[in-house]
Amino acid sequence: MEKSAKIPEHQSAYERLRDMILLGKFAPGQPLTIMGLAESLSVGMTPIREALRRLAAENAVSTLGNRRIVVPQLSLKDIQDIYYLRFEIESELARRAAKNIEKRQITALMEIDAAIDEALDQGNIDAYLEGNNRFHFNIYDIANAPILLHTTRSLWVQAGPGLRVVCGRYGTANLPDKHSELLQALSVADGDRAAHAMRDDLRQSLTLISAPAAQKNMIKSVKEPA
Amino acid sequence: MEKSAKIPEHQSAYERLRDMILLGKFAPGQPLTIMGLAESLSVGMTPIREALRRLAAENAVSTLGNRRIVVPQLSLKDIQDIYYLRFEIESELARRAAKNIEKRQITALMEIDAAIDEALDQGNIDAYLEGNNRFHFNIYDIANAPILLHTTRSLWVQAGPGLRVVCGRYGTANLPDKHSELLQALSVADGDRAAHAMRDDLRQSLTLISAPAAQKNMIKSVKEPA
DNA sequence: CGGGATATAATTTGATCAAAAGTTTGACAG
DNA sequence: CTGTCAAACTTTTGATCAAATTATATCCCG
Repeated sequence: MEKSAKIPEHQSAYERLRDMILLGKFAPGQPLTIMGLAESLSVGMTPIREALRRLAAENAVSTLGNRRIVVPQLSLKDIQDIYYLRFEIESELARRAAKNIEKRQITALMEIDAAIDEALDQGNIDAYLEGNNRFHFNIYDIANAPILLHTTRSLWVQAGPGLRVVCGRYGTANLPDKHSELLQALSVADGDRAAHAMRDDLRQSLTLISAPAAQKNMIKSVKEPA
Repeated sequence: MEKSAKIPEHQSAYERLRDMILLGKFAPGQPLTIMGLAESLSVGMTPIREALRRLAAENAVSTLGNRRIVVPQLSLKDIQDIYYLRFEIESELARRAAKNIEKRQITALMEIDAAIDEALDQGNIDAYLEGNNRFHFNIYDIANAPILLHTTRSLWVQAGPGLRVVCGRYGTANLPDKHSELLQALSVADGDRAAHAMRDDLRQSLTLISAPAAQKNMIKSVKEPA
């Protein structure tokens, strides 16, 4: 039963770095040094290198012409493009999920949604983000569309830091939960309605991120790690 | 003028492997060994590793649970999903390009298109594929949308081998050039029309790829390299 | 047919080399 | 005499390689 020994270090390094980016642990524009990361994650530099290449291929970090690697600093236009793609792809995923979903899976989603509501009440941003992530990707897994899923993952990593900044800016009070409409659509297997609800949910995020205050903040806030 | 010393080996390895995949040098399902590739490309295994991680992040190769890396073997459904995304994204890129494009760039595109026609006449598949690639990405560059461009690149690498197989199957005679309508739309800056023309061009590809004969071929043709 | 030995290949580490950023020093102009 | 700019040097960091380790798959024997 020891499958813990089976996951390669470069993969766990990838996952840890990805999560750190998603959780806004790095400031946009901040340089990431291979040796520094190797030290702070307590692994050799080879796994870090590979994790960074993978992240670079997903646009989660960008490699400057000289050999520096930084967390990208997205323009408002970039963010709008990310959300344009997310509208298209994730609504389609919701549509397909509606056709595949089973009762058991709906109750699981409702449990996740309850946890999200609790996180919102408590103002727990980490728990909210993590729950939101699980909620969405649970649905996307059900859609059973590997290509769309893969592209969506990449877009989430790119969009992640921005969402984080918004939460830090406004707190969780202004993050209305648009999931109930989505859950209802899924439970009656109404694909079009699910797709529409998904769009609404995402539009909400984009609206918050695009707000001038957030935009100003996104450029140069977020504290640096040690 | 020795800029050859400036490009890192892992990047040139990435480009070479990517091109080899795009040109169908590997059979779908064929295992790729790091040591073997290092030997055949005459570089150490570290650059190969990093190139493969990058390709894996783009779905250009897939890492099996055990530590094997293979060229993915796409199902028809996967191919349809790739083209679904390409329809959406590349038509949007064409729409945006129509708004930015300048006369000079249109004449450049016409030159590329002429080269494509010549390649078609000669039945030169390599030249056709290369010209087609240049034609499309010239347009996409003009659209000036880094996020969309990046996602599109990833989709091309995933779809590349399939297109190759089609060409081998039918030859170039049945690859009608849908580019003239697109060029006209671009030259009059008609975004909607350009988007529509782009969709038609892509639909053409999908139709050929989806044809039963091609599908049968895609699964297990293409000769193995040494 | 199943289990263990063997071989093959991936993973990881540490070392070495090269390149880029940062820093200091020196010279020249105001 | 002082301030600023530039060139050279130091330090930091990235890139590559070779060797040791570990996991996986194959093969052979019971």
